[in-house]
Amino acid sequence: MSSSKPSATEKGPSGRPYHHGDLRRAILTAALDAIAADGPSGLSLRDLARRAGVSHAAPAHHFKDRAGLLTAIAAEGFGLLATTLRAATDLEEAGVRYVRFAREHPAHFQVMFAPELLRTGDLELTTARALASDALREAVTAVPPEGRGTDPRLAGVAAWSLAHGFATLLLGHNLEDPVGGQDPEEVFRKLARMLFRHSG
Amino acid sequence: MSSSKPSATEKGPSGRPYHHGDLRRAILTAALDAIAADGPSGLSLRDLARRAGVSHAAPAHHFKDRAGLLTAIAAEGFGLLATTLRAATDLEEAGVRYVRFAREHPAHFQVMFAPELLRTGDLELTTARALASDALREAVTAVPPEGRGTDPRLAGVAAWSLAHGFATLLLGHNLEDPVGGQDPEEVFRKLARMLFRHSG
DNA sequence: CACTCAACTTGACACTGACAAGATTGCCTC
DNA sequence: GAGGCAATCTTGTCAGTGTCAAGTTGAGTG
Repeated sequence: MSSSKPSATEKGPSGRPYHHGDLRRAILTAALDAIAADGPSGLSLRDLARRAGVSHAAPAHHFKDRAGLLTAIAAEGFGLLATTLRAATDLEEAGVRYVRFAREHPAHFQVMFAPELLRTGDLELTTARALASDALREAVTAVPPEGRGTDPRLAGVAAWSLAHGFATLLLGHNLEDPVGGQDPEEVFRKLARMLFRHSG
Repeated sequence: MSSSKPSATEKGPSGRPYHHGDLRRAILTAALDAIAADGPSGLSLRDLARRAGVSHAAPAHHFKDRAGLLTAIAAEGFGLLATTLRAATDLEEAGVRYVRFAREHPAHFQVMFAPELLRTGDLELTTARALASDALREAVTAVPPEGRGTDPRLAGVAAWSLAHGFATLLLGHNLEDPVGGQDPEEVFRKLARMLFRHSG
């Protein structure tokens, strides 16, 4: 496992190569695993270091802080969300993709909306968030406002609130009974159609 | 200085080094303050003890754990939410009250929906949650389904998702621009009317 | 080869949650 | 009123954590 890059990283006595090779990514994925399991609060940098097989202070070099690590995760999440949303054709599809993103990347999603854990002023984070925000706004304008004179900003807030609330409640296991055995995406589609009735 | 509140080191009869009087409530309110300021993750039992003027292990007697404290907060929150929702006349009003609750009790709200921080099997918590859930269900049935044959369970999920998402985004300061200077409750009323159009 | 610099380690400090055992006090009973 | 009991709170301690400072390694560059 550690011999994937034999020539560069192999070390003799201690068995631990000094240069991990891709420690940043290793710690990120380990963190995503841990967060998906126990939430962002239970995260331990030292535990991540142990999982990656490095010393306890190694993560600090790539992400300065605990907040730095979480900020990097949030930024990555907003980036992923932006590309996902940009591929949506209409607003309903954007909402479905929003919910799907939350289910497929629960760790990212949780961290993205936990402001007190993040370095909110971080440049990488704010730009990624702006990208996602733009993608959402674009999806809102793509919905045909035929026959319904709703303020597009209001429509955006409505769509975002519905998708965000549904996704959040889903991740928190608060929607067990009502959803039953149905596919969550299909359930959300029905909710979205309740919001934006195509004038029927 | 020791007339009404003698120093903590004082062990005179008028002081209260022991038997704080209402330590449980004091720690709860201190915790709510701290959570509203820094989120549940930054909570420190020792800091709460310091604020209450007791020793570092005092909280453990009332709430066994950190999880125990947060569970008590969540249970209290669900209780408050239940009484608030029960006073709603229709579903829109229930949603407005839901959002208002989140804004007036942000600490409660955050903790209520942070399952990984709670003792999910706790009896007090589950009963309080059931109360709130019943109140919501009742509000859903109170909406006149005239002309709209939507499944009531689906309508409940829709209303809950919209209110929960709006409240969550609001608390996370993600709705600054769109809402502008408008009253959040009024904005939500518009969203709710988008969902449950009263056929004009 | 010497230099440089990023990646990583070692060591230390203050802080935290949790547990155990002791101290104090209100209250209940006689 | 005296004695005892149980709840309440304290003190002491331990392992674990985040973060900083300083040292070590190794790979690339001139």
